[in-house]
Amino acid sequence: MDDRPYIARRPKRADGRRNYDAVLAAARKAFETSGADASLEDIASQAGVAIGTLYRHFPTRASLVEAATRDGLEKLVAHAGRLTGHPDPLEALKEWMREAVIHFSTFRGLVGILAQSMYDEGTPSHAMCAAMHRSGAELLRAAQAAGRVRPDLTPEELFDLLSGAAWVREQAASGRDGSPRFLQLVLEGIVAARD
Amino acid sequence: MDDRPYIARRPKRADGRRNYDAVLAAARKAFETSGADASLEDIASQAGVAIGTLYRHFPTRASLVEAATRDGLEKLVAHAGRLTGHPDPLEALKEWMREAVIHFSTFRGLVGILAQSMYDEGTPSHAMCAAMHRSGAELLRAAQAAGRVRPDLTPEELFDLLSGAAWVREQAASGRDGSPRFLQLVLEGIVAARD
DNA sequence: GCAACAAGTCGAGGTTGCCTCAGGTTAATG
DNA sequence: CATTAACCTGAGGCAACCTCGACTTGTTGC
Repeated sequence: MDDRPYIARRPKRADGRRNYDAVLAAARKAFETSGADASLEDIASQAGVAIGTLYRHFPTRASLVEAATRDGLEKLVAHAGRLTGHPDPLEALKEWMREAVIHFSTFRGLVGILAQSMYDEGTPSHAMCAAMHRSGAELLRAAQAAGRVRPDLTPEELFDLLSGAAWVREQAASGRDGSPRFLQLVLEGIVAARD
Repeated sequence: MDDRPYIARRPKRADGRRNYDAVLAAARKAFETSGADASLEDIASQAGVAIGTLYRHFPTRASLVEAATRDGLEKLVAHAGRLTGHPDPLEALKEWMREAVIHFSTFRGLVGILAQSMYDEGTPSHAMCAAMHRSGAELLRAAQAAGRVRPDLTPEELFDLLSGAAWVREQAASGRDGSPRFLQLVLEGIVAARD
């Protein structure tokens, strides 16, 4: 047992916390500019810390990515919470989806990791992904209950569409970002046919 | 000038051709199982060839990927040629899109490379991508001319949707493959509204 | 046949990034 | 202020990338 994924935790000791924070900040910056496969040694040295220290706090790349994206995804889940019970459930779903695409493509390579984590429990990001899944499914269900979205669309399919859009956004790094239009096309495609 | 991308060519000498073919075969197998970032040294040794020989024929990873996928994409373009003038242009477009998704996701990492090559001329795969772009655009135009596909859809957007589907298929490696349903949703989303 | 040469082959080695671990340091605690 | 668990460090083994100079061989023209 206990093959649970390692989830990074902010240390209790002052020096540990300092370094943990420094590494996390450096990692965010590096991921932003170099993608999820940024050099960990660069991150460590940017943080002014030896490589062993980075590995102490974040024993795997996945755990570092998870820690670096935790806040953003928590925000996304919270946003979904605020949107439940919205008077226009389709508009709520749309708004959340737009938000989700942005968070999923925070840096190059993230969508792939999240898509993986969605259905793989042995992954640091799995818990957060599962929470997002619940949030999204709830908003979808509401929009469907109101007859605004085709009833045969499953949450899994919704996340595939979302991931596709995020992936397109990722690729956009330099040049045209097709994701807004992608999402628009998808959204117009999944609304329930007017009777 | 002459910063044109290097395109691998089958050598004239017998020994060169033998090794070129062996490397290519090993590369196809390796990409299939390990994705586009398979180890080049493994490929070389699988092919029974020194690493330097691999680099002689394929000086960059991109050139090897291009050579390994050239046939498949040529077939795709040819298929489009056969489909032009099809009596049902929407059905033709659909069939080609299904085919395209499969070719784009021949191995993990390929879609990303192709999406990159689509608009970056300094890339070995650019020529082939441009050809595909023309093929797809032609089929799209025909379907639109027949009033079967929403007229505001551009070829670039079509390729974004296609790439998204292929990416979803790539991720499917082990487990559910959401791409057929993805494509179905997209297709139902882009057909022109019946009047 | 065979000389000459362009084309091809080889693999050691420099470089970078990953990750581990043994040994030294230090913040918290009572 | 002694104790100790938590923390820090960086050398080093490993794998993959890619280059380059020395060597070998297929091809061509005579």
